[in-house]
Amino acid sequence: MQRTLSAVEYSGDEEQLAVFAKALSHPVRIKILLLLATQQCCFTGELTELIPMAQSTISQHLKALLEAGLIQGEINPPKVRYCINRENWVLAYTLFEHFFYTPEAENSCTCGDRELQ
Amino acid sequence: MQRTLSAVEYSGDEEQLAVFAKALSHPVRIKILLLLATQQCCFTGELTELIPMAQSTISQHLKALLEAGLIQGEINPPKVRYCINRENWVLAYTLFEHFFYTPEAENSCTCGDRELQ
DNA sequence: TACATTAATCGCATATTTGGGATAAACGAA
DNA sequence: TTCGTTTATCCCAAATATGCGATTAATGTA
Repeated sequence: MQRTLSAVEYSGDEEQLAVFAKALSHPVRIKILLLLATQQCCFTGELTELIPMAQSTISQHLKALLEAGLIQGEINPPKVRYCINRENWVLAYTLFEHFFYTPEAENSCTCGDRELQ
Repeated sequence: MQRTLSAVEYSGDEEQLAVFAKALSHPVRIKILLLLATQQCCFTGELTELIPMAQSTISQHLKALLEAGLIQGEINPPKVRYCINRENWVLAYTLFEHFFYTPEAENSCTCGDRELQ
């Protein structure tokens, strides 16, 4: 889309954080990640049995998570085992942590006395 | 959309996390939040001067952040001062932290030896 | 070779997001 | 009252996201 002449500049962290956040922006992807993260180890398309969604839909969400780098997969025909990509998991953790930690957080703000909307 | 007969069930945390993540899923919203979080305190539509986007677009993104609960605003006609909603900020921080912290994280995974894609 | 299993991809419909111009709303100031 | 300032809304266009059925691809097995 981007019809502006002067495009907005983003830092690498800003863009990377947005990518991770977008991957987490759908509850079913949150659920999938939680399953993968807490299951003994890897996981497979048994997700289809745990989540009442079409196989193609689950596959699509897995692809989104794969592209965001939050999971990785091992082809083991005809099955595929997915698991958390620990390296990027830690990266995401770090980015979110730094993002939410703001030194000025303690500065009380006079804003919001009259709540908007 | 959701044409499935048996809808997927999500926990409150899963849904709330997805809502926060969606709010963070666009780099310009990340940038706005960082500006609000690090600026001495509140902020206003000077965002329009800092970010080369149409005023209506900035306003839209602010609305999205407002609806997600990450910011709050104080009407001070004809200006509006926005600032971080600290309460929900902490809630989001907590949710992301718990999400990324997985006890099983240490379990090495044989997955990904043969990288997929 | 023919078949079964598993998962990705395609095609389609619908919904949501994104961006911006134009306009409206709210208010103080002249 | 009429303007000017600031911000939200409305409207439109284009891009993405979401969901699913059908199909394809890859491989082991009978």
